[in-house]
Amino acid sequence: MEPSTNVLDLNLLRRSCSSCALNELCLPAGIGGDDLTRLDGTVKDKRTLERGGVLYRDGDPFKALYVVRSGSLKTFVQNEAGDTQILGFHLPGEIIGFDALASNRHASQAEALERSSICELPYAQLQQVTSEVPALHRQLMRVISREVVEEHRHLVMMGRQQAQEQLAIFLKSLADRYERLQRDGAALTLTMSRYDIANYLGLVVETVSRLFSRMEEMGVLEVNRKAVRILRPDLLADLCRNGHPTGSRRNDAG
Amino acid sequence: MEPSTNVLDLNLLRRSCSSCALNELCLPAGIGGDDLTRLDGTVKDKRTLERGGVLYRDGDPFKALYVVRSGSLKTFVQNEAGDTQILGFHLPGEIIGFDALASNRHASQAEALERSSICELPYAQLQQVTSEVPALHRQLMRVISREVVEEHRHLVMMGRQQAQEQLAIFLKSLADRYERLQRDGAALTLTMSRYDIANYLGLVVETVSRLFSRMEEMGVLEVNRKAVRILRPDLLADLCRNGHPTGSRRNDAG
DNA sequence: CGCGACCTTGAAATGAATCAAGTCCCGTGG
DNA sequence: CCACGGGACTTGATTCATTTCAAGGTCGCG
Repeated sequence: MEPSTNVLDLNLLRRSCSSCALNELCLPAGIGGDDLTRLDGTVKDKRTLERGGVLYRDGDPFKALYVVRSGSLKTFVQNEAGDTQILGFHLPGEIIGFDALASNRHASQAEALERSSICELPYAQLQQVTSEVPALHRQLMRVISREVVEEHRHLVMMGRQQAQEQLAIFLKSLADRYERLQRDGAALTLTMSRYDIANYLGLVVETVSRLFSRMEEMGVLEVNRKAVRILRPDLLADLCRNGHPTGSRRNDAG
Repeated sequence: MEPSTNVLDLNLLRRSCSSCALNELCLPAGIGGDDLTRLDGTVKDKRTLERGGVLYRDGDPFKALYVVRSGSLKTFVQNEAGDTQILGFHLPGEIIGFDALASNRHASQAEALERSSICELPYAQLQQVTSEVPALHRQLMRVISREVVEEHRHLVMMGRQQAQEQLAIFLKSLADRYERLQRDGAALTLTMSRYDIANYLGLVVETVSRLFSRMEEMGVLEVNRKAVRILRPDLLADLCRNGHPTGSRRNDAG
């Protein structure tokens, strides 16, 4: 995140949905001006979280859906024993909190990875508006569906046998998301820790660390702590398919 | 699946949503009699698929959501190279096809694991009804949300370091789902192949096969081809937490 | 009755986890 | 402003679970 972004945020915070830079990515996509104004009225408040700040916890009553406006968050579940599984990393324009719709309680925790600002969409009001604006209803469904598709990508990534493939796919998909945000997809800022990345992929830290080193040696990346530059997108794309050049056995379900 | 079930299916097929044995699990849960009749009118047809039959393919235009009425299906994605990742196995009462809402095209393939019957909910009509019946709208959202939560379970399972833990969790969750269907949760019928299970968990067949053998040796299971009996649910629950008795290092994200 | 898909089992190879140091960086407090 | 401390990260050596390779067995079906 460039320092300039933080400065701009102050202005962004004062804007409404209709003028939000994210409105193509966020809920309102494809909704007309009049309806947009009504949606804007339901956005309760636009709060900020510091790094490590918790947006909601597992078990919290469901009050709202949340749109990441700037910064980034992680969502994760934890079992009784404290074992954690990270479910996702969330960039601006992404909506989180859907898991609470099922039971009216959140089934995961959301935590800021850096100073982030969030739009809160109180569900009661959202429901009111969606019932009045059918287009918004359809749009909301579409957004949840996107969430489902996104999780499929996570599953595909985790299903890979080679750790290097997994990390390559992770970086590639992060780059893709950057570009959708009009950011430079080659210059990634990994706001999450190496532990987070490892957990997200089902690996241990040491493996992730070694893979970054290896990919740097191969000339694919330039790694500088949290700053990762993709030097050879073509090679990275290759790694997404093959852990190493030689064709490898796949586990194609019968 | 006991043979008796197949006989009963013929009767089930003639029934409507309001009298369906699954209506507690399926979409209509919590909807009143009058509204139920209207929903029933939108169920276009109740088709059957043979083993291996395809309900929808990746890229197919989105026409409907589908409720599994009897039997079982798998959903999966395939990349250009033919690598497969199984996303889920679906039992009666479960609704599939949500991934198509985002782009109006299916983003996965659904295939029957045995002779199965399916309720088709054409989306155009469903939209009509949900706009008239707010309760159904809320219910539909709740069902999609359940799908999201379900996928989180899949991710948690895949994130485990020990293959034995993964398989144990898989069997445990299958047993739980059986019980929700009023079936004997100790007597599982694995309609999917060992290849499918392996792929679902991100393992290779041989590993899964060995794990079944090992769990049988341990006295946890009785394995007889597709029929698996859980002899010691307590031990199975232990295995869900620990690959082996000794406490093991976890990867708890920082 | 034999073929083929599915499954199991064994032996060997290997990639990731584990164990163990050591370094770097950043925030804190002197 | 610098020293200190602790968490995050990296790297090396070793262990070990799972994959890979190979072969044989079983079952259902033509």
